[in-house]
Amino acid sequence: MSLSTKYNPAEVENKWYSYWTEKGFFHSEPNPEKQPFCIVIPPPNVTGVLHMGHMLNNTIQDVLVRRARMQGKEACWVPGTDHASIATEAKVVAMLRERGIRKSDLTRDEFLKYAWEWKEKYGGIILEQLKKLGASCDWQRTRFTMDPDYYDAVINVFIDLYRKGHIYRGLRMVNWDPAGKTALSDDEVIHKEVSSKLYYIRYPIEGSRNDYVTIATVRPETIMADTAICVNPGDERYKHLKGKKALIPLVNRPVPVIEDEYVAMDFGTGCLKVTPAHDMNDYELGKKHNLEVIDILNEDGSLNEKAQIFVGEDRFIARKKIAKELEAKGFLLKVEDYQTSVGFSERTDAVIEPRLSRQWFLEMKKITRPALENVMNDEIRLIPPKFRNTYRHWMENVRDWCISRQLWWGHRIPAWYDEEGNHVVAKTHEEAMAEYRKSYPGRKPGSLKQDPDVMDTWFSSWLWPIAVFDTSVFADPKGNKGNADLNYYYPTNDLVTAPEILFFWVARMIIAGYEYRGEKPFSNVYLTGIVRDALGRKMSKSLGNSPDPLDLIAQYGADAIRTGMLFSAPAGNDLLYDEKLVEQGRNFANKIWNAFRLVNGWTSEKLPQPPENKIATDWFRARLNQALAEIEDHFSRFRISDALHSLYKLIWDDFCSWYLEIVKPDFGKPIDERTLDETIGFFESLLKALHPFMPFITEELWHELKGRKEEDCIIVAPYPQPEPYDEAVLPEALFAFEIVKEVRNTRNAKNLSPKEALALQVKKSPQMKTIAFAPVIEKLANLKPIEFVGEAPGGNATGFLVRAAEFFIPLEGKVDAAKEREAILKEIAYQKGFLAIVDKKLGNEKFVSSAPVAVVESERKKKADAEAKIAALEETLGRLGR
RNA sequence: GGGAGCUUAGCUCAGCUGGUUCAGAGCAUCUGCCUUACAAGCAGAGGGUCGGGGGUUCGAACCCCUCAGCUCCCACCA
Repeated sequence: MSLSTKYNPAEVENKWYSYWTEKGFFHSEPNPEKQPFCIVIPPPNVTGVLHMGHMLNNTIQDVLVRRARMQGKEACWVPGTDHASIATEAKVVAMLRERGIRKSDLTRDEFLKYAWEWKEKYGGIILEQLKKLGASCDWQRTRFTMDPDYYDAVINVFIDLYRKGHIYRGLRMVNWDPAGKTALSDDEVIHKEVSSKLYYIRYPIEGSRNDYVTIATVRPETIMADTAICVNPGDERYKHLKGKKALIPLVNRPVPVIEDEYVAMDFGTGCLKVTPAHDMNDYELGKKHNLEVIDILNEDGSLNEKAQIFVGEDRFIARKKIAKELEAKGFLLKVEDYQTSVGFSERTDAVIEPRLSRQWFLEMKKITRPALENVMNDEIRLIPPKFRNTYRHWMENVRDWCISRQLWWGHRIPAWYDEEGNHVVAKTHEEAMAEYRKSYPGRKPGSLKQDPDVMDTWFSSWLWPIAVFDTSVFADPKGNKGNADLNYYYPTNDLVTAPEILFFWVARMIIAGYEYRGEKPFSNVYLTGIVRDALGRKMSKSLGNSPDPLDLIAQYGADAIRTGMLFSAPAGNDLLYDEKLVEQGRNFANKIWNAFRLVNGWTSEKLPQPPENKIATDWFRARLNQALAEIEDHFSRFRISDALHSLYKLIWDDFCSWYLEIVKPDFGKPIDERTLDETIGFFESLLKALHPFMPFITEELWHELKGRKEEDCIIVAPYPQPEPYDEAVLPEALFAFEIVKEVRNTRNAKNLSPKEALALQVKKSPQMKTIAFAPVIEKLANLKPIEFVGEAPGGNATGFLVRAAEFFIPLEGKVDAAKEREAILKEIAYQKGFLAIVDKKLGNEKFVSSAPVAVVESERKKKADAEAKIAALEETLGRLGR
């Protein structure tokens, strides 16, 4: 059978993926005989589709899981999806709008029915896509954060934390998203620098004819909500205003002039309008000075009747109109361009409105301590460690977490209200009634109504590493010891995710882990970078710079994408994606494929093993083990990209370019049995080491190479362990390869045919009496047997130096003596310069006395070598000469 | 405003405790090859005063100071 010169991934990939699934290789059950290795997937949004970031992230997870599986661990990669409340709800709302249905026309139940329909239809597409990538997830364990038992777990956690006194309901300034019409947590607000205007507005002083104060604001539309003017108590300019009142322009309402250190005298006019309802700081200031709170905005960001003017107008339109009117009436002194930071909703991109509202909060400070300590003491490792500082900073300054969202899609808050707004927290209406009677004895509950809001998405996903195994533990956190799965797999091993959600998710999982298990949820957190395009721009739909991963897989093969992404993806560093990387991955697969074709074509006979093959096998065995140890080391430090590089070079350079070229028999000739066996053994070790990175081609070749039975799969073959090896052979090989390169170089330079066998002479010396790799060198460089000579030949030879050894290639009639002289003179000059530097070092008393002996020794050796080289070169020059 | 990090070959990046892994890798470039595994390839080559300046040291890409540029995170200055 003649095999194509190109590897064709498409059929191979589908074949093996279904086979692996059928055979249940991905499925894991607790096995006390084996060490568990577990990764929980960062659950993608249930409505999501695979993008390049997922590709990177999941490739890394798969590499770790496959490697652990081969190492004989009970490897379990738990997949699943997140209900992603606001993101999914937004999509459902948009879908309904397209069908001409408004959310506001639906009841909660009707809406949720649509939402579930949508979820069933589109949810989990992303998981199917992951299969194309080769992800070896335990699909039987697929979870969803709104699975019924998971849903209950979230509710139970809310109730538990409430009972512990960590959750409270409060009237607070929250980040209000006027587009989503919901509160957001601080973390969901993205601050961006925007250019805006600073308006200088005059407020007349009550009871005076011409006196006024000027304030500077970026939000003139909120002046109707002002309840004070504030100046710094130390500000001489405004001393005379003490105790007076200022009149708000347009509405003419008097507000007091107050004093507070908070006001910076050097900013703007040193005079601040205080708007407690629409500014976080002003709210605090208002509380301190007992100011009235006037909220002039509706939940959608339009002005309400308390504004008195421009009622019903959107806040930004109102801003323009008010500015115009202020100007028309002479209140607007000037307008300046101004750079300021404005908060935007992470999900809807609307400008956040600080808004006073009643929300549920989790008091973070009470439960974060173990989460901080155990990252700082490396019980949980962050990789790369630079994120520890960021993490600490966040933890130390953590603020209460607003966990309620004014949405329908999600876990509904288990709080119940009577008609006066008194609340109890309980799972069901019945329990709520009982609770109510206890909490409010003697009161009639009337009909208790459940809070319409749901919880923040992260309030469910922070339970992920526990809840994917056992959701019952939250119902009874103290008494429930957890099921067998949880006890076996938890704490999980590695978590692979993006730094963007370090606080959203990772930190909170750690908090929940300690709160509910008294133990970390995972030991290592590997933080990937962001996938950017070749120009360094973030990949985004709007830029259209993100390739479709599935197209790429179809075009290049999953193995190619996986390696392509990992070639340039050190932990924590952004990955500049370039299709060239994927091409490189594809070429690598092709290279391996062709190496297989070569070896596959050999026929073996019981022949004596030629010396070069003996040398080659001994060398490659050592080299392989050296590389395996190196790879082991890379993995232990999560240097996955480096591990791949090591393998890439081992396979391409050492195995293909050197080893196979040495043992390759002449065309049509058989190879000795022993060498072939060893070669296949090496090939298999390489395939196994490579399998975590390139699962498909390795599985295919694993079967082809020895005609293995289908069920004998590489996916569960033992991962190759580095063994002790003969270190001495490695420098020998490098020495030999250098000689080969020099000869090839000479051929290139002198235009000599590779087919013509050349003679090579070595100058004999006490250090240079034999060359162990001689048969190898002769074969690779196409040489006649290497000769040892007493002295350099005359002018009809060209030469080169490798380390301190001198080599000559006699070339009757093909040597330009003048050019040779020139080259040698150049080399002598270089060596002399080098010698001078070494001499200077060695002549330095302080160096000799304070540097370690080994370093001084090595300098002495350099000196001796250089001197020997110079002597040899000068001798050659002499012979070449006149 | 606070914090973290980065600057090494044309590009993307390694370079651990200061000293033979010390100036590296991959890609790109150049030269020669359709050599019967592979042109998605083979063989070779060129390319960097390690951002600038100063210091510590016998010795600095690595430690310290300083300047310049870039990136990210956090933060309520109107």
